[in-house]
Amino acid sequence: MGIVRKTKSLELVLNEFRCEKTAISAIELIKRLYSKLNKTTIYRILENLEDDGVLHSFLGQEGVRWYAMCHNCSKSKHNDLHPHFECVNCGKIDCLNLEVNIPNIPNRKVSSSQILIQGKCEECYDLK
Amino acid sequence: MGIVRKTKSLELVLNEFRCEKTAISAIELIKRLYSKLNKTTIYRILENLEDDGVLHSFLGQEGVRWYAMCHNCSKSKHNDLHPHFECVNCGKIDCLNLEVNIPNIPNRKVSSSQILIQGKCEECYDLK
DNA sequence: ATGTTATTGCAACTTTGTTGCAATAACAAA
DNA sequence: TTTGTTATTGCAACAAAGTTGCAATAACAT
Ligand SMILES: [Zn+2]
Ligand SMILES: [Zn+2]
Ligand SMILES: [Zn+2]
Ligand SMILES: [Zn+2]
Repeated sequence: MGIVRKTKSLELVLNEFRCEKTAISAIELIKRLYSKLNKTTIYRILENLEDDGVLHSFLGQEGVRWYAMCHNCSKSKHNDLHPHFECVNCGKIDCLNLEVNIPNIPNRKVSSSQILIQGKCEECYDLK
Repeated sequence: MGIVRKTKSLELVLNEFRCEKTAISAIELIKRLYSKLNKTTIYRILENLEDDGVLHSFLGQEGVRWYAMCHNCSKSKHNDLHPHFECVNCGKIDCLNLEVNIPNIPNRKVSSSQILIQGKCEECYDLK
């Protein structure tokens, strides 16, 4: 349905994304805002922000949903076809600004794709 | 832990995969074998078969786990790094025998990746 | 200041999957 | 074939992530 009113709850959720360059899982948001917001509210705000093209979401390795800021998206079109990178060391997930080429497949019509890459992130790469 | 004993339950689960070229979700298996096997048993057999390199698993779009037969895997090494294709029309998922090149990413070490492609499958491609 | 309705919190529920434990079934050895 | 060991199973209860219905509250247009 999208966001209609500017509420305190909305600001609290948006603030978490403003302070953060990486993606945030719904679960993590619920933990962080535990004392201030009900989890139902959080799920609903996330859904609305995604509808509006402010956030995009995807599944991490464990099957829980993560959210990250969109860059060139709007209510009508989402352009978030980039891959995501999950660090096996620290658990952070971030958006990768790169194109992965999906080859044509005979007799099939590809409409979208999700790519989740695992490995060590920039911060964890150097450590030991 | 892997499979140790050849049981009736094991045969029932394996049979589902023998009759099927595509992947099967755990949920679908539980429905199909409802009258014969407890869901706990099914989850445990799937886990053992995956340990043994007989099946491999991955998450579908909705976040539920799917299983498919392995081809060149064993207890010690899994080679199932191929992408999976989920039909937006009929819901089937199958393994794609093709390589998708993940480019190198500066300052990160890539260890694995999951690719889920959506579109219309071979059967649904022709229909209207 | 008031009225409309979007938003919120709460409790209850759903779905997918896991755990502990006692009963049962495989199967190796006698 | 019988017996003993232990892997496997079913059941019930639990757990985590997310959803739904509904009444109370808060935004905000007038
Ligand atoms: Zn890291
Ligand atoms: Zn992203
Ligand atoms: Zn199809
Ligand atoms: Zn596969």
